[in-house]
Amino acid sequence: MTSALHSFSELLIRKLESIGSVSEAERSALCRLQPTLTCLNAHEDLVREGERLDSITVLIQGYACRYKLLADGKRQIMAFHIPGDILDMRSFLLPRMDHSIGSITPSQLGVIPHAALHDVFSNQPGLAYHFWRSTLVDAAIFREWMVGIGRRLAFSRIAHLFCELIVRMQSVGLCSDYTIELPLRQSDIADAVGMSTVHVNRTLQELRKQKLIKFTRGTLTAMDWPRLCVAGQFDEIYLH
Amino acid sequence: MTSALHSFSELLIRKLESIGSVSEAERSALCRLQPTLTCLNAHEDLVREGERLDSITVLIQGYACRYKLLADGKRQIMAFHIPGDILDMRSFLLPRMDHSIGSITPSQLGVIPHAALHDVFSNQPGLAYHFWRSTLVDAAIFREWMVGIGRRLAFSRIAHLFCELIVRMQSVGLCSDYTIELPLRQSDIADAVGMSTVHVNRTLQELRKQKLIKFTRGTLTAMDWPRLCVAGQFDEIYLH
DNA sequence: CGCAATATTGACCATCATCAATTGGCGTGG
DNA sequence: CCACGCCAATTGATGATGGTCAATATTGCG
Repeated sequence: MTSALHSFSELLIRKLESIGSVSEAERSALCRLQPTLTCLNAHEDLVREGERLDSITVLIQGYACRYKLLADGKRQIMAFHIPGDILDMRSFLLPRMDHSIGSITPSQLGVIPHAALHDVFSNQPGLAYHFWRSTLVDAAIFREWMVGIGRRLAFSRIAHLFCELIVRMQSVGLCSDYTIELPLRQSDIADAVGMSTVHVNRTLQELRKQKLIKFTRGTLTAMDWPRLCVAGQFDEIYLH
Repeated sequence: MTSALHSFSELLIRKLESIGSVSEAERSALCRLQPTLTCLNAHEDLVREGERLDSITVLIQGYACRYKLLADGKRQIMAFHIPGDILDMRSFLLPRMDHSIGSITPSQLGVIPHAALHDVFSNQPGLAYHFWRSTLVDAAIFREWMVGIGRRLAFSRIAHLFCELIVRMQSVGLCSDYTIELPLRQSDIADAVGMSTVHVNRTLQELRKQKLIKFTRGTLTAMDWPRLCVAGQFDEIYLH
């Protein structure tokens, strides 16, 4: 419990610091936040479209995703989230969720009531800017996904997704040797890149055949990072 | 000039009010902002990917769009902007643009230096929340586009785009009788929905044949709004 | 009137979706 | 330890959606 609490503020600070410099006062204000810890099983929803929330959530451990369901049952995943990510900052300022958030793996979450956040922000107005900034980085990721879905071929799309996840996991220390835990089903990937599961399968085979990746049993390795980046037309500037 | 200045704060207030209630003090703080007015011809860039800015821009008149260019020359438009939209709030908190913004029609812009904005926010911290909120609505629009590009057929995608534009134009009083000025080329639409120009052309013909829209000479009319919404699977909740 | 940009059309083809069946991995209960 | 069942991955076959290329028509505009 204590170690989880420790990693909560540590993760959050690391996250905010990766996109702007956090002052000592801000840092200690963050440390005084007392999150409620929660767990989620794999494939459980944290929030559903249409709901109202009175707290924000930081992902401490595990993978989560944002998605929308269409009337015909199709799903579009719009983002994957990794430890340190703030999951529903939107709810702090807009009452009603316009999409759902669910876990992918068993996850641990830290929950902070809006009210507590308001307090921190009024004492440390600079902190609000940091959180705002993180929502802008999220938006940049959405835009980059749009480019991928709209204008890249299957091969490139999946390569790009893998590049993004590796870089983001690096930034929170969860990647070594271009290897990350990535327990996604092929259907999850399909819903993220806007393709069918079958075609994801074939494209993965092609990526493997070209010795760009290893991807089995929930572990992804970029075997040739430079060539993977080229294949995915990946340029990490957008990540901050 | 005066009338433009008038409409500047009026537009901005209307914009912010459409997503949250603006107090009297905030309103008058906004009115004291002195924007520099600028004009842009059609198809000119306001900012390019990689640039740094020291001011934000509000679109007063005309259409603009955000886009990225790929190495192979393909373009993905990620958003259209209409009068009242804040074009590059991102630059206020993140130094470097990760995409470009260009005009579509001849446009009029109001420019506010970051410094001035900082001042206003420190006097009226609530205003920062309003601007933040507007960036969150932008992100919601990105997400909805992703769903369209990833999971909807051509017909539905274009219908959805038209629905969105009509509703947004309504909210700033630029739509009557489901008719808006929309001087987009078919290739602009193609770059926005992730299709080829040829296929946009054929899909538009289909939309016309089904009596859902009229779209000629830069004017779009939804001839059967309910059916157009159904065709586009359009649910305007995400817009706020 | 004539040029340039945009829209339209036709023919052909690539990418990717769909459907259906099979295989493989893995945990559970007997 | 094996059989069963479930879920995910894989494969094959077929076809639809939408891309590409190239020619022609139309429109806007100086």
